[in-house]
Amino acid sequence: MKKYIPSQIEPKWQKKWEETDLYSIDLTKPDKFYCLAEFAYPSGDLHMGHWFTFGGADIFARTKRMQGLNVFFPNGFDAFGLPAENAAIKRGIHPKTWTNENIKTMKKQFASMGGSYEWGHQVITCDPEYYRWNQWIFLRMLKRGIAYRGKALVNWCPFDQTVLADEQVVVGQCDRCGNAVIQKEVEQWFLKITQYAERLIWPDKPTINWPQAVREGQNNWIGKSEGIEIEFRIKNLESRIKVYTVFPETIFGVTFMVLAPEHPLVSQLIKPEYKIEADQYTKEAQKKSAVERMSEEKHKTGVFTGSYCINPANGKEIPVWIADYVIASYGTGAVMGVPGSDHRDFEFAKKYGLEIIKVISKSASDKSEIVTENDVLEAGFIVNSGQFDGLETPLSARDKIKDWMEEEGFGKRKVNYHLHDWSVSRQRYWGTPIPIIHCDKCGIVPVPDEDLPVELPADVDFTPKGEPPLATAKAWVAVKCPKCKGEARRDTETLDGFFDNSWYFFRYLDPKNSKEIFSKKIVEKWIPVDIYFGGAEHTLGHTLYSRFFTEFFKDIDLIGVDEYALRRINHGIVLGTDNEKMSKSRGNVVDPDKEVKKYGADTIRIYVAFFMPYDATGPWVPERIWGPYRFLQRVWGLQEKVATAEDGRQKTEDLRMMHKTIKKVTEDIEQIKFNTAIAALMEWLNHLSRKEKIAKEEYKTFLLLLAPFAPHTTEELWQVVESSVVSRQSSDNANLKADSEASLKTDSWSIHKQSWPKSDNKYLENEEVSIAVQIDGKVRDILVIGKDIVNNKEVVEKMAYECKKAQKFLEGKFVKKTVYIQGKIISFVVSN
RNA sequence: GCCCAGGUGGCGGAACGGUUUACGCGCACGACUCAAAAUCGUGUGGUCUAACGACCAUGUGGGUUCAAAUCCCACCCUGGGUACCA
Repeated sequence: MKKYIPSQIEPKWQKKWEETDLYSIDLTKPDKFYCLAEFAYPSGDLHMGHWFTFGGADIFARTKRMQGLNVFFPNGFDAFGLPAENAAIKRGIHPKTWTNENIKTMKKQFASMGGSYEWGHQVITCDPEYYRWNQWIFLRMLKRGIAYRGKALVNWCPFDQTVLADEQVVVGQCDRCGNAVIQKEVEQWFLKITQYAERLIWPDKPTINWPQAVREGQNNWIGKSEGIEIEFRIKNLESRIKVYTVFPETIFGVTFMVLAPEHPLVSQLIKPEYKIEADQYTKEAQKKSAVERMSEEKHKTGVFTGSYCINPANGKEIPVWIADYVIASYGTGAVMGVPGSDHRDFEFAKKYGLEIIKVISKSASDKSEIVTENDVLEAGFIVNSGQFDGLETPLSARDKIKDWMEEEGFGKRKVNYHLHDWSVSRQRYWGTPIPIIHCDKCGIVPVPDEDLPVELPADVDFTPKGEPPLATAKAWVAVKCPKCKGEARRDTETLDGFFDNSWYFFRYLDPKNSKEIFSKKIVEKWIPVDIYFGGAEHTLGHTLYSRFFTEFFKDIDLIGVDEYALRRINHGIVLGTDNEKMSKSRGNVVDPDKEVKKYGADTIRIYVAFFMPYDATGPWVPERIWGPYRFLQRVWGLQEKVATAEDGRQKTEDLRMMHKTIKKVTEDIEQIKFNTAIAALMEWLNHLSRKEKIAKEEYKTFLLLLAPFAPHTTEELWQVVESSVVSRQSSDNANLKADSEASLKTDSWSIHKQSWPKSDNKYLENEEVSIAVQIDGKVRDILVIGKDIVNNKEVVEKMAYECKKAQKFLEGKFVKKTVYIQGKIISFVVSN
C-alpha cells in the first residue's frame, strides 16, 4: 500500500476528469436536476465562503448524479463591479485585464476543490454577449414602463461618486467603501419593482422550500401596511396636506402636523416671522448624512412654520411643524401628530409644549391624563372621540372610523409599501452601458435592438471627477439619433451589478445563443432551479431582485413560472481564528490554497462540511483539521483489510451497520446535514476498524457514500479495489492504463458514475432490543430482551420489575402505574 | 424598539417528548520508538466515595407529563436582520 499523499492523487484525478469530460451533460435528456450555487465575483482568489457555497453544492450535485439524475451544475462569474475599477484607478490595470486574470486564477482554484462543474455553460457577465441581453431586458422594461427616468432623493456615496440602492447602504455607510452615504437629488433610471410588491410577498404556506428567515426578511422589507390617507385643509391657503396613517382611530387626538424638511409645501407654509429659523433648520436637515441623523436618534428636533391646518374630524385648528424625524420618501412625507398614542409624537410634544389629548385608554371609564410615556397607548378603548367613544381598538374601532372618514370624504383607504423603486443607474465605468441615446430634439431614444450590444469603450479615464467615466470617451458618446439622425449623445451611466446577476441562471442554460436571450424550450424544461445555494446576505438584494425579474419575464411571455428556485439553502460563515469576520485588514484570513497544499482538498471539503451545521457561523480552528485528515488516512488504510469473498462475508451486525449508514447518509445529505452524515461514516469506520477483515462489498459501499465529500480519495481507492490485484499492488498509472478502453468510453470506470447505494430495511432490525427501566422518571437499569417478546407487555413488565438494579428501588413499594413504550422504555411510578 | 435564530462537557456540536453528551477536537495514560513526531489502543460532564454507588447537571424561574434539552408561560444573555415607516 502506498502512503496517503493527497498532493499526488488530487491533481491526477482532476486532470483525468477534465480529459474525459466526466461532468458534462446533455440537457435534452430526462430526469433533470438543476443544482445552482451563487456565482462568484472575480475578486482575485477563492476564499472560505466559496468553499462553503460550492462545497455544499458540489456534495449535493454529486449525490444526485449518483442517484441517477441528469444533474446540471454550472458555474460562472459575476464580473462587473467596483473593485475592478478601483484596481484600475490604483494600479493602472484595465478593469478587463484585471478581471480576466482573476477569472483565470479562480478557475484553477475551482478545479483544485474538485468541483464537478459544467464549465461548458459558463457565463461571465462582462462579456458583451451576456450584457447585450441586460440591455435587451432593460429596453423591454422601458417599453412596459417598468424602467423609467425620475428625479429623486437617492443615497449618494461621495467617495465612489455613485448612487446606491437602499440595500447597498449598510448602517448609513456605503457597502463597498464604508464611507458615509448622503442624500442627494439626482436624475436616475429606476425600475418599478414596487409595481410587483404584492406579487413578491410570500404567502404563509408557500409551495416552495425557502428558509423562513428569508421569506420573513423579504416580507418585512416589502413592508406592506394597510392604512388610510387623510386630507387636512390648511388655514388661509388653497393647498391641502395629506397624511398617511395606519392608526386612523387616533384622529381626535391629533394636536399638530409634522412635515419632512423636504416636503414640497414647506416653503409655502413658512410665515415670514419664522422664516430665518425654519430655513436654517431645513437646510441643515438636508445636509445631514444618514449616520448623523441616526446618531441623534433619541432627541427629536423641529421648527414651527407659523401656519395652521384644520383637523377634519373635529374642525380644530392645529399648528404645522417641520421635523426631520419624518421621512420624506415614506407615505406622503407628512405625519399627523398624535402625542397621546405615539411615542415619537409624545416626545416631540413634550419638548415643544404642544397639547396632548388622550384618545386610547386602558378601560372605557378611564379618564386619567397622560403624564409619562407609560400612559401612551396604541391599543385599548377609544375615549374623547365623540361618537366612537367606548369602542375597542384595533378590534372594532379601526374599520368603523375608516368607513366614516371615507363617507365624510376626507379619507381614502390606501396600501403602502416600505419597498422603494430600484435605482439602477451607476456613475461608474465597469458595468453594462445603458442602451439609451439622448437627443435634443427627440428626447430619450432607446437604442434599436439590432444595434445591441452597446459595447463598453476601452479607452476611458477612470478617475472620479464628478461625472461618469464614460463621459470621457468623447468619440463613443457622440452618436446619431436613431429617430431624427441628428447629433445625439449616449447615456454615460451603467447598470447596477445586481441587474446582471438577477437572471444569470436562465442564461446558463443557453449561454451561446446569439438570436435570443435563451431558448424558451430549454428554459421551460429546466426552470425552476431545483436547489439554490448561497449566502444569507443576499436575502434582501439578489434573491429578491431575481424573483422580480422572474415575474417580469413571465409578464413578457418568456417563461411560465412565478418562482425561479424550488429550494433555497443559506450557508453559514467561516470566521477567522480570532472569531471575527475574515478580512485582509484584520490579517485573520485563512487561505484555502495553503490549506489544500498542506492537507489536500478532500480534507478541507470535509472540514468545512463536518464541523458545523451548514448554516452555522463559527471560527476556523486549525487543530480541528486533524479530525478530517485522520479520518481520510484511516479510510485509506482500510484497503489493507479488504478480504477475498470467502473470509470477508458480512455478519448480521455488519450488514445492519452498513444499511443503517446508507440510510443515515442518504437522508442527511438530502436535508443538508453534512456534519451528521460524516459522523455516521466515522461511526461505521470505527466499526470496520475493529474487524480483522472487511468485505469488498463493505468497502465499496463505504467509498460510494464518501465519494461526494472526498471525490479524489475515493476515486483513487475505487480504482484500487476494482482492480483485481486488491491490496497487493497500488493502483498506479500502470493499472489505470490496463483498464479497458471500452470502460473509459462509457465513464463506468469512475466512482462518480456509479449508482448510489440503497438501504434495505430488512437489515435494519436488531435481534436484541435494549429497554430502559425507569422508576419515577429516572433510568435505573437497561433491560436487554429478544426481538420476539418486545410486544408482550406483561412479560417485559415482569422482567423489568425483576431487574436487580430496579429491585433496589422497587422493593417494598407499591407500583401505582406502569407505562410501556414498546421497544424503548418501561416506566414504573411508585411515589406520589 | 421591532422581527428572526440560538443558549447542552474544556471546545465545535449530536439528540428535538422516552437510556443527555453521537461524531470530532483537546487532554490524560498506555503501545511502538534510542527519542520525538506520526500512528494505534484505552479513558475523559460535575460533586461526594477507598470502592459499589448515590446525588446534581441542557441560560434562570415556574408549569404540563409516568417521563422535558425538547411542549407552554415569564425573564436573562448572545448572534443576525431592520429601524424615527407614522
